[in-house]
Amino acid sequence: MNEASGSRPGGRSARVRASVHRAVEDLVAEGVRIEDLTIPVIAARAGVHATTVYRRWGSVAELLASVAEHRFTGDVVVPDTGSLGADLERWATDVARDLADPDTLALMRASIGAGETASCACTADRRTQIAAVLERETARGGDVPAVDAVVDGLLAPLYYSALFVPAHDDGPAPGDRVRALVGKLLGGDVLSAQALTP
Amino acid sequence: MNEASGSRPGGRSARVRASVHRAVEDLVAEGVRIEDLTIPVIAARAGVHATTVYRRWGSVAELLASVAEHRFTGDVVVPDTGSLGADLERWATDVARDLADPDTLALMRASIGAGETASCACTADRRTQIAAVLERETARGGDVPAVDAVVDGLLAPLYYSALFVPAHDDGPAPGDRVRALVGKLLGGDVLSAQALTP
DNA sequence: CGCCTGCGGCAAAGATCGCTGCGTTAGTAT
DNA sequence: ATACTAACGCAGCGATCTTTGCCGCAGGCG
Repeated sequence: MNEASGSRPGGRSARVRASVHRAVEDLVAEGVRIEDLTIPVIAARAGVHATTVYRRWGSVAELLASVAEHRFTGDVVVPDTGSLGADLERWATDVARDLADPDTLALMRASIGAGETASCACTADRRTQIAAVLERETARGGDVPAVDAVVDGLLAPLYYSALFVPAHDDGPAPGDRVRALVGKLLGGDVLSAQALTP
Repeated sequence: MNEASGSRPGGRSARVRASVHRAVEDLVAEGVRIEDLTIPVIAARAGVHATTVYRRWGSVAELLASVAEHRFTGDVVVPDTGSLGADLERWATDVARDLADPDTLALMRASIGAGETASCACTADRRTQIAAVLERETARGGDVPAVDAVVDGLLAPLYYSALFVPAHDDGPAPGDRVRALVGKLLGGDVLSAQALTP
């Protein structure tokens, strides 16, 4: 969002931030456990002095929140296929593909383990993406379910599967699963979906 | 599951294990942050020497996984109210109440952060509980949705909310939310729900 | 009843972490 | 171009964690 935030967004600060973020992603991707993911380790990998990391982020939890926020925002382009169903299907497919990446999943696990702030950073942008899709359909003149209904019907199952279902493939192929979820979400009359979360 | 595992399950070992587990639950319940939840602290609270904890569990992550495993299995009695809707509603309410507990949530966060194995341990028992509820309804002669459909429609939204929605109260009251989810799950014709996850 | 072994208690050493004061570098403004 | 200052590097300190070797107790077994 505001990569250039701070009172001095000049080259070096941005470089350091990028370097540290990259280091965190790499270390998590390499399977370093949360308790071993310490600031000196991160700083060493980033080629930055540990003091800098302590001063800028303070703790591993905040750093993970920062990384998660940047990792999980703005990387999905909201599609515009012309129909709500197709838009949702495409968007959910992108989300599912993202969650299928082991590195992404590892980062999310770490963020969830780091606390509520970092955890919420993983999904904050998803809601705005959903809202954008729904708003587009509204502009077309169609009825849309509530954002929370889409979260319950699409996002929650995808995240749940990613986190709690063992890696071995279960049931439907990824594409079929998304299709089925969207169909179920939109199949029920839209009114009840709207009334679900007042 | 096997509380008395190990080559010498005699009184003292079991006592120590129970004491340490209890200490972890208490500390987490008191709001001690994960990063402050260190082995010496746990050992002191449990009235056990830190060396013992290091030797038996090795790390905080493994200890938390162990606690979570015992915490998330077998503590929910599957209800039998006479109708599928009421059974599911009651069961889901129990689950939601459990997830609303800060200690339980903290334990789950830690387990998720610990990796896939510990993570799956949090929900493994839920599936069997759902299966039991559905089987009971089948014995009554009613049509039931697939277990995966119930997971998607009930369990996933509840877990998602617990993990990714900030603590501040959102939308509906806990009871209403569960009721709405169950209604939506059973409201759509059961056939489509069954076809969702073949 | 007495031996035996696994397991916990204990203390000390070693390692690591997180923090603080100060000098230096590199953006930024005039 | 020069001065200013925010941000980084550096070194060292104190505290805490983690490990290790040894001893003693208690629970199982003949």
